Amino acid sequence: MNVYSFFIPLTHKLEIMPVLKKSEIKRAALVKATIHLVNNQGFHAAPMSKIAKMANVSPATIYIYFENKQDLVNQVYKEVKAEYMQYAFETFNADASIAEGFELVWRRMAEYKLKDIEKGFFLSQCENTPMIDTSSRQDGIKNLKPLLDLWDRGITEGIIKPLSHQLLYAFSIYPLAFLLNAEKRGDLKITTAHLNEAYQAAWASITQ
Amino acid sequence: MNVYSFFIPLTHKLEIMPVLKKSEIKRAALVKATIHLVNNQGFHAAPMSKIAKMANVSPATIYIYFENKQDLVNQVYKEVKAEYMQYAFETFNADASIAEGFELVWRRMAEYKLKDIEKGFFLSQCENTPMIDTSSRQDGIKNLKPLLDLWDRGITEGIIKPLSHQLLYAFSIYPLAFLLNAEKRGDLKITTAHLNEAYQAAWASITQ
DNA sequence: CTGTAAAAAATGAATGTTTATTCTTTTTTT
DNA sequence: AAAAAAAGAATAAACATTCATTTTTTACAG
Repeated sequence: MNVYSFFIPLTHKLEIMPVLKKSEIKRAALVKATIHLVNNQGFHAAPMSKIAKMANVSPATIYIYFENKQDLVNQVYKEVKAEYMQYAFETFNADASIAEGFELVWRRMAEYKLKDIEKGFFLSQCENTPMIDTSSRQDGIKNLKPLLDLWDRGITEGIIKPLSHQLLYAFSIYPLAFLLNAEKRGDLKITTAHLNEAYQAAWASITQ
Repeated sequence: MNVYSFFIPLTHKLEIMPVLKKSEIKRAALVKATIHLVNNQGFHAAPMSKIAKMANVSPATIYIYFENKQDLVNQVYKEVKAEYMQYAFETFNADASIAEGFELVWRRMAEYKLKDIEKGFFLSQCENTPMIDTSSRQDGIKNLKPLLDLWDRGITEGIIKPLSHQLLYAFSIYPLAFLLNAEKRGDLKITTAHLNEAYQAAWASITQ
């Protein structure tokens, strides 16, 4: 329920709402504030009032852009995940060799997470929390398809070990999250050398 | 501040308190309830009142055993982590070969997480949350020493890749957490075959 | 072993905050 | 001037924690 309810008859709401123009600047500020607060205090300490204050907005304004807190967090998750996937596969070429294709995607993923640690860390925060709906999570996974296809092709060609996608992901992609978290905590400064070593390890773990 | 404060002069408190007997049954019930609730709803939806109800205890009773919520969560984390490490290294033998030693520890870790998914999942929930103090986290890591020593020996012997502990951990141990989470979500049923494949991948990723 | 009084543990209800969300009004945009 | 966006203040529920009592356990004198 939001402010439009009082002006627009219920039957027209659905068709009219998408036409409404809203200031996307405030929305972006809210998204950014949400990411930052969740990262530094966790979901349990990112109240709407703080998010509003950090975005220089009244708490009430949040409800113009988002239905409620659950919706806010899930929308932010979906947007960041989509951006991440978009970046990872932007330079992807399905005709490249398995080795080339995998290295390209792997490095783009690493690059994204390193260039925007806030967003990368936010995504790993979301990975295990029940705050994110199952549907949002599935929504985020579906963009992974080109990589899964690549793996399947690699398995057929005898280059990649015949493992489930889950296992391949767990050993070649998931470790990046650990390194990122270590960096965020200050336990590690990821260098180019580290990244090359990590790539070697990832490739070694999934190839015959 | 707790109930003893009114009966015991401040100067005697520290020496006298450890002698006090308390019913460890209630405390254990609280620990179990905390793990269960945090696992299924996240930290943000595990209020003291619910924890108390699930442990069949009054909310006030929690404060006899724990200082506050932060303390409760951190104590639970430290206990579970200690139990996990104890289990992982129980059969460890520093004289075994690198390969044998690593496989033993790796399988014990996997075994622990699989035999008690609730606790295993709780630990991964804690891995990224700011609810856990830095000191609690360091406390949990220090038990990992035998594995780190094994790696160092393996590096000297030219068996293990000369990588930082962080990288070795990220690729050989951390993936287990992903598989566990997938199992908890119902996306995967971990079989003995999976486990063997996972072990091979772990070993491949860190060896020359 | 038993009765008893002090200590400790446990409780339900109370407290004061914090929270998400909504209401009413004002400001900005169209 | 109408519609939309934004705001601050209001609301009601949820929360962590404490308070005032009651119940249980402990220690030990007889």
